Amino acid sequence: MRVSLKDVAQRAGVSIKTVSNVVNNYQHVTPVMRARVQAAIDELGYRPNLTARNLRKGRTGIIALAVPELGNPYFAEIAGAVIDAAAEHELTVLLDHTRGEREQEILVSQGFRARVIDGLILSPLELESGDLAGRADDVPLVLLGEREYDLPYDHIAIDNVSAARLAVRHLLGRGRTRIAFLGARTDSPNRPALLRLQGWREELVAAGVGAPDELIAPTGGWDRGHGAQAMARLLDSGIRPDAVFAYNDLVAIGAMRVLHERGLRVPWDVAVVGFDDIAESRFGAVSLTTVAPDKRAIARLAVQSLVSSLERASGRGEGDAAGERGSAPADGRTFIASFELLERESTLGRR
Amino acid sequence: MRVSLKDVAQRAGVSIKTVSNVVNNYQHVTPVMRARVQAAIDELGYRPNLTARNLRKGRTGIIALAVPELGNPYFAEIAGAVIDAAAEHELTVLLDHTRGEREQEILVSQGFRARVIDGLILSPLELESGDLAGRADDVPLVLLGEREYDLPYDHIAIDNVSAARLAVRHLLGRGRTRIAFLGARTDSPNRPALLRLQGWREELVAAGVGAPDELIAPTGGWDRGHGAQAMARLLDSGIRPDAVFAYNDLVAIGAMRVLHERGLRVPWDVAVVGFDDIAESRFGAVSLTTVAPDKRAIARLAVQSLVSSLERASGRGEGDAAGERGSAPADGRTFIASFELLERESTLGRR
DNA sequence: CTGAAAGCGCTAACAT
DNA sequence: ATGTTAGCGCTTTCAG
Repeated sequence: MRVSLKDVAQRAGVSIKTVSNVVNNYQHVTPVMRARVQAAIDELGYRPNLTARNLRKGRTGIIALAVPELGNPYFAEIAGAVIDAAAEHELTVLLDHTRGEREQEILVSQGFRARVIDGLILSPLELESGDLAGRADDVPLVLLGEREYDLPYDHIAIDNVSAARLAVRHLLGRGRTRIAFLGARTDSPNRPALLRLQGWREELVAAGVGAPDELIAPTGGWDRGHGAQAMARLLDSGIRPDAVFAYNDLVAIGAMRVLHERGLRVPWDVAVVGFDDIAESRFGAVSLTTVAPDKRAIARLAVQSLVSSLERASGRGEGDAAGERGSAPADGRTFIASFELLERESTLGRR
Repeated sequence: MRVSLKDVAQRAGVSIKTVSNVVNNYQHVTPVMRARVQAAIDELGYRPNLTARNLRKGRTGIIALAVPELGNPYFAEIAGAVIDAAAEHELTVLLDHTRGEREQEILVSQGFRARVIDGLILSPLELESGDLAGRADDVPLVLLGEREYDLPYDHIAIDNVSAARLAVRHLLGRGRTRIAFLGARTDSPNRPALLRLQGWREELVAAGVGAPDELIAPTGGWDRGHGAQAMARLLDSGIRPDAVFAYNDLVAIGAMRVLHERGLRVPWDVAVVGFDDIAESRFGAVSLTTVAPDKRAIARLAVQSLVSSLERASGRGEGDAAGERGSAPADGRTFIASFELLERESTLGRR
């Protein structure tokens, strides 16, 4: 924060511009000049002040990612992937978490937490459609998860219904017919929960085995504890499923723990399928079959969406000066990432 | 990025300074004036440009945290705690990960990845003492983990030797005598690995049961896979421990998986203790006894250390202007966070 | 209590 | 190919 361009210029006996040229690797600088300036830079230990550069360029090179909870491995893994994807565009990532609280999500979406950013990736859990309408912030926003907001924001999603149907079909194929769904939450605007439940229902109905409400176990959240609780409640009420499809891996893991405690063997007595493919799922006493969304693709798409919004913004700027550009695509695009079913021990055939 | 102080000032028919005063909640502003300015702010949807403010103040309100890998729940949990601790000081956190690669760690420590930051918290894995010596960056740096660098940087640690001894003592107390150590890595400068091994050895020797080298299982890393591999190798070579103390929970979990595969029952045949207390450890088929470092304290101490460095820096600045301040404490302090042993199923007494 | 003006460090026209 | 100059939007003396 001490030595500036001016100091270097003075030291090297050249103008500020020349130093700037060297720093920015401009083409037209005499090798001699470059060497002289470089020497001054090294001697003085000059480091460009990024804040000043940002102010001038109107860009910071920082994007923010807000997830519900970093303690949730799925989001931690997504965060890691976003950091990598951002690095490829020379962007760094400011991380925030919302605890899945709607108020925090609104705050973040309005930019109250981090305001020095070029763009924002938000993974909402409780955010309602209206919450984004009043958004006054002009930084590009990308939503992670199902499109639920009829607003001009890009969002990255997977086809939750199909994914859930695939999971259930897999269980049906293993001869299971009483397949419980763990992790329903009707009181929440969380779309994935609704869609996975819908997929579960559709597939069961299509197979003609019926989807009784008693097999739907609501949870107060989607952590291991919630899964355990829901599984226990289900069993306590006398329901005896021969398979469980859980909202996510954490819920599935909690459920497996309870099944184990109750002496029900996975997969023999009860088969289990999760969702997310977190690393943890591969290493339990019984490895977990799961629907694996392509997390790296999700991250890549999210960052790319932001980058393209940024380019469009500056493109528009230039366009204004240089004549109509015209065809900048409107926001509100949907990108769908792929998924696959990873079959593991928790759904092996019966002995 | 559009409407600025000037616009608001113009709109409200006041000077720029007055608007600034309102924005910054200055004391001496007439309520009438304040209301008028506030109205203009609202109408225009003014939002202060943080970059400009930062340039002026020489602070960005951003600190960076670099951990080896967010996919590792320990670091993900630490990251979450750091974000919370930082928020209490109105700081946001830029996150980076190094993959535990020394080169990346050096890069980060030099500020090559994120340069718009007020401070940096680095959790090094492979960094060597010398790597920090050439650090030209002037942003405050705090190291997470054992002090291994005789350099003027604060660092936050726990007493790894004592913690390891506590774990081993617990196993000895459960009547175990052939206690393997999983996760030794002599080729790495990673201090915790060395210190935990040392603690293991000290406690065993003190108890008079001996610490034969054959019970020390090196690993190529500290993930679940490494733990599984090491456990398998140990068993394959005919060693039959009655307990395992693992470098961390992930290694322990990998080991438990292999024990399970081999038909060895935890804790009956082999007791297991991990380190870190990641959430995952509580929900396996067999919950894991573990040494739990106070992660929130670690995060809090790290952020506080940074904050105090920042205050000292600006204090010095003021001191220069207002006369000698003198007694700013030197850097290079050590903060020790506490830990506790959480006894769970993996070390229950034998039947 | 409010206004005017300087300048944080840098980049981008525009000149030369 | 290099130098000059004008701000980016804000805070901060210093006057009034």
